[in-house]
Amino acid sequence: MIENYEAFRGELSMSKEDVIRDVYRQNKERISIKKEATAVKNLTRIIESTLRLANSKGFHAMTLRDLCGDSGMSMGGLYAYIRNKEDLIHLIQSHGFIITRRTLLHYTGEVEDVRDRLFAAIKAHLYLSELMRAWFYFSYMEAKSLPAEEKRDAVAIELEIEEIFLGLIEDGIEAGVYRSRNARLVASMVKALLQDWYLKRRKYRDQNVAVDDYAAFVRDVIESYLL
Amino acid sequence: MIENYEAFRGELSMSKEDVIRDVYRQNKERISIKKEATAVKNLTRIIESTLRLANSKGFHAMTLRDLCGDSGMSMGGLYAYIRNKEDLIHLIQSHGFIITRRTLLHYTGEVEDVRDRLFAAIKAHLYLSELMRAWFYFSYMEAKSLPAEEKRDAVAIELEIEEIFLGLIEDGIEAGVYRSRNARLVASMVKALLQDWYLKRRKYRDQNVAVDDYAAFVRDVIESYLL
DNA sequence: GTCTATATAGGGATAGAC
DNA sequence: GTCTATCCCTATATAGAC
Repeated sequence: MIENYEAFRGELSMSKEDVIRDVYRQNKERISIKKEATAVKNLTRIIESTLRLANSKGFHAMTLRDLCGDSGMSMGGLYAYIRNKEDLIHLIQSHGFIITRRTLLHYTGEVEDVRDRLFAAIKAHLYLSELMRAWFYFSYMEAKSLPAEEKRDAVAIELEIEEIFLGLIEDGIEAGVYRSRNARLVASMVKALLQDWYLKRRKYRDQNVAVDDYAAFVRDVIESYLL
Repeated sequence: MIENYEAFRGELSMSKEDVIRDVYRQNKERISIKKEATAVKNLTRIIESTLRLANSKGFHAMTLRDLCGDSGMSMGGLYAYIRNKEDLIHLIQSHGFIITRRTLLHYTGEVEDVRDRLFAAIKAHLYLSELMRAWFYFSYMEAKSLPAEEKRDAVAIELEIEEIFLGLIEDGIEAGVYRSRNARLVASMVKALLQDWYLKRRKYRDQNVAVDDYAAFVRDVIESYLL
């Protein structure tokens, strides 16, 4: 169960380095660097810079020279970690997938009450996208230009998330807690609202809306429709 | 007042050629073709192909050779209409702005009842994005890579739309029809839901959700929260 | 393991024929 | 008004020094 955003944040940032280590191990055959410590250090810089630049001007518009400038690496150095530009996408995506899967599995399904369970899922998603905003934004915006394999995964995880919410809503309807409504549409709505949070992050910041405010708002909207 | 989607569709498609003519006239100094009829014909092809290709692989990833292949024009022919690749963006954007402004002005503000007025605005936006889906999608997805001037306009029109909804919701609250709620958040939500319609068009099509179904759904969700 | 220098291709842009 | 052929730069990718 999720206590609050701060606790969530603490747990996750502790595990961030582990995730990069996983990324390194999963991609070992493409990476010519053998020392794990340096590899993890550089992969971190590469992933962070790629996300920053791709999110500000688009992945395709970002040149590898931009990336080297931003990350402080040289072209040769960079190419020790990738075979070509597309491999960058693979690094980014596997990085996000690992965290997302881990976290959503960890934070859902242990709650008894139907309504609380839905709320927990909403919070888990919001908290996660808050901490991993750059990755969520990248995945959404670059989805159409992802290479085949990554595209399949991206579509799959999107669907998976929507199915989670669909299931929770259907549970509520079957239990008689919620009114009978078009559950698919409601699940779509939940996802659209959760996506808006990371796609329009600046807008909400300007309006001084905190994550927990937004979570409560989403719950209230859904419940006034479903109760 | 909007009757229904079919009527709306009829009126708008009749005026589509007029819009391209406007685009031509507004960009006459950049376009070296003097015969209006041929210019309009080719501009139509250029705009359609650009939207199709940019929406499937991204504007930056689309090469001008791709564009020539798809539109059936030659490189030389294309360059009679633009000075450089960026000008394509300008053509696309001015095309969309002209239609959007015209339409939203035409279809809002004449309704008496507060609740109906909000519903009319929702329908107007959904209908418009339905007919101009490619343009809305392009504007949203390429927003970050638009040239300065177009970016300003895009941000402005987004804000304008959100302010329209904000105004309508505040009207309802002041009139005592709606409960007192955070109107800004509700307006954000409305916009997020309207955007989801054109961003995830395929999903809704697969689920057999028609525009009017979705409009009714959005209204119901909002009203259960506001009433 | 990291850097600089360089090869190569792909794509934006243009000249000039028709 | 439209096309083909070509220019030239930029960005990816690699070779090889340190």
